[in-house]
Order: sequence, then structure tokens, then C-alpha cells
Amino acid sequence: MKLEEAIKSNKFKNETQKAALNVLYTAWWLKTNMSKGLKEFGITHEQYNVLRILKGKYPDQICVRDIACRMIEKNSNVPRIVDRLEIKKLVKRTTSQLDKRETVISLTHAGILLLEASTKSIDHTMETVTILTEIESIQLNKLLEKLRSSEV
Amino acid sequence: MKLEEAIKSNKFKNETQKAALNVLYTAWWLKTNMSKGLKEFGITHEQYNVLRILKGKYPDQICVRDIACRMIEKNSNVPRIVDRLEIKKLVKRTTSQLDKRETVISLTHAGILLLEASTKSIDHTMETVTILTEIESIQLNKLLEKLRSSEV
DNA sequence: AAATAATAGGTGTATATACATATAAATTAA
DNA sequence: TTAATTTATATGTATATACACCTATTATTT
Repeated sequence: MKLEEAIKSNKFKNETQKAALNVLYTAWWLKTNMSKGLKEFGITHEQYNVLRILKGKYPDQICVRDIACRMIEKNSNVPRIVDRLEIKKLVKRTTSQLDKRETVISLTHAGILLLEASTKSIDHTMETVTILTEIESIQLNKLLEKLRSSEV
Repeated sequence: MKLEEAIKSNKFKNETQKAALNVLYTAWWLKTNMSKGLKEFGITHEQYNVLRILKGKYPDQICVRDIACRMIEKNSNVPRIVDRLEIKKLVKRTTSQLDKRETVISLTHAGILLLEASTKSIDHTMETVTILTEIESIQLNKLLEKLRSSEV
């Protein structure tokens, strides 16, 4: 669906404004598709993101701050996301002995299993849903990084 | 900042997966920049979006469902966003006399003034922040629409 | 060493998304 | 014309974002 149909408007100041709205809409669309696939595993895509970050360092533990700086949405409240993962027994929380201010998080066995199964599902969904060739993807990545290049 | 730095990872399955994450990160980045500019006006960017939609039809009234289908994030809880705008006296709610199920919303004078001022600010922010030529923007719009073309 | 500052994580509040359910009004069917 | 269905909106709950503030611990300064 074209952006114009999706938001029932074709009054854009210029193509750049339209592009910004298109990025916002596409992000919502991607998140929705991801969430649909994660539903059967009982986790949200933010929780999935945290599990993925933990996997990246596994079997090393990783502190809350290090998770936070790897999140896509930088204002994520990591302690609270970890709360929910802990309730589901997908992660374990321990106070670091080197620095008692730090809480280190690690995947449980159940966490690893769930991550593996959900990653398979998510990867399949994303491949089905994201219709771009490798060349187009490279081009898109370049344009998005150009867009953000002001770094205010 | 490149995506790799932003999320401290360069382990991507392929350029397409990276592009999907890049869209999510760029959307967060855009929202953050928009919100910063709207702070002085005391509204969130979702509330701003609703005000903009109302402006599009002004001085006509518009019902909740019509606002919802114009929102960028389709699962927005419009009644609740309207609640907050009503408390700030930026919009007025009336039960439609043609169909008493419908609630029609309209901008107040204060709403129009705030929208004009904040639009000036937001447009300036977005122009400063979104570094793309018209040609690049057209290309980006095409790629995003290609990406979404599966329409699951 | 004691005082001060900085840091890590937790917690509180407002707002939003996501989705299920409730309620009232309008439409359609029997 | 009553009953059933659909539609429009509101509301309830869980989770998330955004951000301020608190507390414990560590680091730095004097």
C-alpha cells in the first residue's frame, strides 16, 4: 500500500517530508509484522530484542547499561523489560561481585530454547515480508544513514 | 552515526535484515527529534499528529474512526489521545446528531494557534534534521514502498 | 580518611501501543 | 416490529516509551 493510501493524505510539503512519514509508517508496519510472529512465543518484540542482545554475548553475562546501549529504541526501560523476562524465567539476574551497583543478566536454558525457536520464525517472517534485493537494501541503508547524518 | 555504532553490532544476516533494523532505528531517531521540538508546546508527537489530521479537514468536524484511519501508527488509541487534547482545551468533542454513536472532534481556537506555532517549529526541525535531496527522497520513498509491497 | 561527585540500576508517573471487551446506537434480518 | 448483527466509541489491562528522581555503590577530590 502506498503511503498516501495508508494515511489517507497526499498533502506533503515535499518528498523529504513524505520520506520521513514513510519511515515512521514502515517502522510501524515492520514492528506489527514482527509482533505477529512472536505472539505464539508469548514475548513482545522489545523482549525479543533483549534476548537477542544477550545471545550476542552468550555465555558471557551482560549488565543492564550494556543492554540499554544496544537497544534500537534508546529510551527503553531495560530494568522493566528484564523484569518480564525474569518472570517468564527466560533470563537470570545477579548482582555483579566486581561492582555491586551492576546487575548482570544471563539467558537461562529456557531462554536459549525460546530464542532459537522464535528467531527461526522471525527470520522467516522478515524474509517473506521484506521485499528487497541485496542491492536495494544497500541503497536503502545508505539513504537512511544520509538522512540521519545531521546528528543533532 | 552508522547503524553499527548505534546498536553496537555488526552481525547482520544480510543487507536486508540490516535495512529493516535501520528503518526501526531511523524511525526512533525521527520521533525523538520531533518530540524534542514539541516539548515547548506541551504536546506529544501523537497528539500533534491528531491535531494535524483535524487541521486537514478544518473547519469540518471529523469522527474518531476517521482520525484513526489517518494515523501513522494504526493501533493508536484515538479516544485516549483526544482525552488529553480535550483536557488542554485544544479540541472539542460532540456527539454527532446524524449518528449518535459517532463522536465528532473539532479544533478549538487555542488548538489552531498551538498547531500553527508548533508546525512552524516542527517543519524547521525536520528540515534541519532530515538531510536528503529531493531526488534521494524520491528514491527512499520508492524503496520503502517496495519493502512493504508484500502486504501480508 | 571524609566529603563530594559520578555511576548503575530501580521506581514512579504520564502517555502511548496493542488488544480485548463493554455499551450504546444503527442497520439488517426474521 | 422485534431480534440479531454490525458499527462507533469508550474502557480495562499489559507492556512499552520517555523522563524524573531515588538509593546504593564506586570513584574522585580535598
